[in-house]
Amino acid sequence: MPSEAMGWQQVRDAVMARIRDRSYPPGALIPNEAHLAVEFGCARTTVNRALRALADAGFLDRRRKGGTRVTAAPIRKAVLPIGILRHEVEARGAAYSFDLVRREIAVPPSEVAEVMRADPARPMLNLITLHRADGRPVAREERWVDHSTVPAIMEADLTAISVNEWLVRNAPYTHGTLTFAAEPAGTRAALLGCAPGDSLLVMTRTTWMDADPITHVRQFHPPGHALTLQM
Amino acid sequence: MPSEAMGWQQVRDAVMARIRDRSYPPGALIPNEAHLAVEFGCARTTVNRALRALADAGFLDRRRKGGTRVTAAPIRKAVLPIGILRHEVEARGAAYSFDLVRREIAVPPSEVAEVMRADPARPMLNLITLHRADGRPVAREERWVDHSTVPAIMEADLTAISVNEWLVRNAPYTHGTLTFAAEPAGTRAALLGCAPGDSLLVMTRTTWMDADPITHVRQFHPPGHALTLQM
DNA sequence: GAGTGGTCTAGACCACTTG
DNA sequence: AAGTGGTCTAGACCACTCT
Repeated sequence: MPSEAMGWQQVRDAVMARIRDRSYPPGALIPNEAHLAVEFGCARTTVNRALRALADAGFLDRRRKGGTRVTAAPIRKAVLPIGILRHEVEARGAAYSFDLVRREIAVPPSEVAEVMRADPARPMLNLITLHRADGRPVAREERWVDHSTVPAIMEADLTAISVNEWLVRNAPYTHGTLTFAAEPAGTRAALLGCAPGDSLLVMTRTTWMDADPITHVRQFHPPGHALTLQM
Repeated sequence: MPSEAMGWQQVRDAVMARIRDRSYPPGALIPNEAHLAVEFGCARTTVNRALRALADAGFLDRRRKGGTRVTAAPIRKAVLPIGILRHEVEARGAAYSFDLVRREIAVPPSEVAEVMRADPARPMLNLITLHRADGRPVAREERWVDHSTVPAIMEADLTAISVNEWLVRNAPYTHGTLTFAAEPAGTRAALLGCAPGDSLLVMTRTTWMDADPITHVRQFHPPGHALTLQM
C-alpha cells in the first residue's frame, strides 16, 4: 500500500514490476483504471497516462470495454535515429570530412524511378559523396534527388555542406522507407579502401513529401563500421 | 481561426502544418501553451499533449522557462519491431519452419562472455537454429543463453518451439543492444543455400535482465532477405 | 524573480466493443 | 445495454531555468 500519492511514472513502474514478477501474467486482464486509481491513491487520469505509456512500449494491449491485458508476446522496439552523419561521427569524437565525388543531372535508372514512384523520364540530381571519420571512409553515399520537389537544392553549394545535411535542414519529409541489406564491395572497394570481396552494410532510404519523391539514397558502409542501437 | 474546439491530434496537426510551411521556422520559438490554448479554443492540457507528441517525434525542443522551439535539424526515428520471427514470416504469408541444428552446453568464446558481461568460465547453452519461410532459409541463428539467469530453458523442448519464441514468451529483458553488420557467408553458405562469397546481413542482439545476461544471438540473413522499415 | 512547461485533480462526456 | 478506455476541461501547484 503506497503511503504517498503517486505520479504517473511511479504508477507505470509499479505496474511494470507486476508484469515482470508475473503478478500480472502474460495474457491476463489487469484491473481497470478506476480500480487502480483507488489502489494507488491517485486520479484516473494519472493511471491512464501510466498505462498508455506501457501500451506504447508494447507491454499492454488496451481495448475499450475489453479492458487492459498483458501482452503475451511483447514486440519490443529498437529505435534508429536518422540524423546528420556529421553529428554521428563527431559524437564518437572523430573529425568529420566529406568529398563530393560526383554531381550531375541525369535520368535515373528505371528501378530508382520506380521505387521513388517518379516519372521515369524526369532527370534528377545524382550525387556521390564519400563520408570520412578521422580521414577513414565510413560511408559511400549514392543519391538521387528529385529537384522538381526540392528546387532550392540547385542553388546549394554541396561541397561546403553535405547533401545529407542540406536535406535534413531544408527538405522535411512526411514519410519514407528504410532497408538494410548486405552486398559485396566489388568496384566500390577502391573508394572505401577495402577489398572487393569484403561485405558492405547497405542502408537504403527513400523519402517523400506527401506524394512527391524527395530522395533515394544508398549508403555503403565498409567492414568495421557496424550500426549499433540500444534497446 | 478554428470554428470548433479542437482535439489534441488536431492541434498537433495544425502545429505540424506550421512547421512544414515555415510559419514556425527551424530554430524559432513558438507561442507558449497558454497562448495556443486560447488560439485553438481548447484547454492548455490539450495543447500540452499535442506539443509533447511533436517533441517525442523530434520536431520540437521544449524547456521549462525556455519555451518551445522548432528543432533545427530534426532527428527522425525509424522503429524496428523485435518480435517472434515466426510471426514475421507468417505475416508475409509464408509458411514458417525451423530446425534446431545444435544444442549443447559449453563455455562460450571469451569475446561472447565479454559482450554479455558474464563470468568467462561459466558454461552456457549454445543453440544453432535455421529458420525457413516456405522451406527457404531466411536466417541462421547462433545463440548463447545464460541458463543461470533463465534456468527454466533447460526444461524447454526447443525442437517444438524455437528458442527465439521461447525467450520472447518466457524471458523478458530490461535492456539490450542491437547491431547491424555485413559479413561474407564463408562456411555458413552451405546451411543457408548460398555461395561462400555472398554477403550476409548480420543482426546481433544481446539482452539483460537488470545486470544478468540473458542471451547473445547473431542472425545471419542470406541475400534477398533484406530488412525493411517504414518511417 | 518570474515565466515556462510538467503534472495532478475531479469531474464529465464520448467512442468503442463486447455480451 | 453497459462497461471500458479515450479525451477534454478548468483550475491548481510545482520544478526547472533563464535573466
